[in-house]
Amino acid sequence: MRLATWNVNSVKARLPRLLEWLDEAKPDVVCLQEIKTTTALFPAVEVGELGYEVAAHGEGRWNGVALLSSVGLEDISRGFPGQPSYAGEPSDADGQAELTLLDEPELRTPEARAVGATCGGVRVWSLYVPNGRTPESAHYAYKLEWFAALRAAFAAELGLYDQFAACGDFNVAPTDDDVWNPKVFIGSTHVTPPERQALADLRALGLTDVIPKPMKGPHPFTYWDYRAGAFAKDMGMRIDLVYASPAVAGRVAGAYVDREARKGKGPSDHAPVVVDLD
DNA sequence: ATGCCTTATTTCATAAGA
Repeated sequence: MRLATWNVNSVKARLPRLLEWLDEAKPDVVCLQEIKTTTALFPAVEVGELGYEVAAHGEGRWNGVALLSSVGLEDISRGFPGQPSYAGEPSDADGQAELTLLDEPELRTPEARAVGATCGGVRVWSLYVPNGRTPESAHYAYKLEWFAALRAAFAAELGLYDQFAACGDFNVAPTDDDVWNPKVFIGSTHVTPPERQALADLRALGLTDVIPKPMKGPHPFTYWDYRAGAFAKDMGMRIDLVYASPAVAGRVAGAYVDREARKGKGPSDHAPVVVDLD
């Protein structure tokens, strides 16, 4: 079984490249992030013509995740129990849009950042972890809260499923080796100890970080900024991860970052991570 | 060995990404 995860940065803008990539890489299960469209407007017909069933979970302009599977798609979960949500406040006089966590969870607006399903005997999740923006912002606190709730939800899931894989854009680089220059990221999100601890807390559930092989260079980066020729200079980060249960980790026959998908005209800023399971 | 930001929407400006 070939399992893949890819932050496509708009499934509409990326559709030609997505279809081309599916046809070429032939994954059985695909986790997509940042589909940036609604559940109803996901291009299920086009993807379906390639043999995939679709579980989309979208909200519109931002976020949105999806699962594609050619090996079955059952028991779909949109979001997870205890998932924190956000409610926005209007922009202030400086034009700074400021969002605050509301005390009353029922008043918060949910975000489409997680979809799970059972595909070919494996419980698979496509995740888009909040960015956090800056360590001082409410978005960062939200990110950590989101991770904590995810951990609790996964603890419950792991009691039900031996074959389990959580894949997606985790928006955290697990180690300094996972960013092109650690000095540049001092004081930034994605590398802070609490964020890395949140990943460690997930691994403490028994999950293994399936580290892919880079197709080129020493680092299996999965994201390169669009600006300043970052991809050409390999100024990247490894933030798209596959966290596998022992039963799935034991089946890993290979894993790689498909950096070819980051080249050429109109790419996403992320590359797919592909994992082959025996 | 690759191309110097991109996306969707509140569209000719803004918010967000990481």
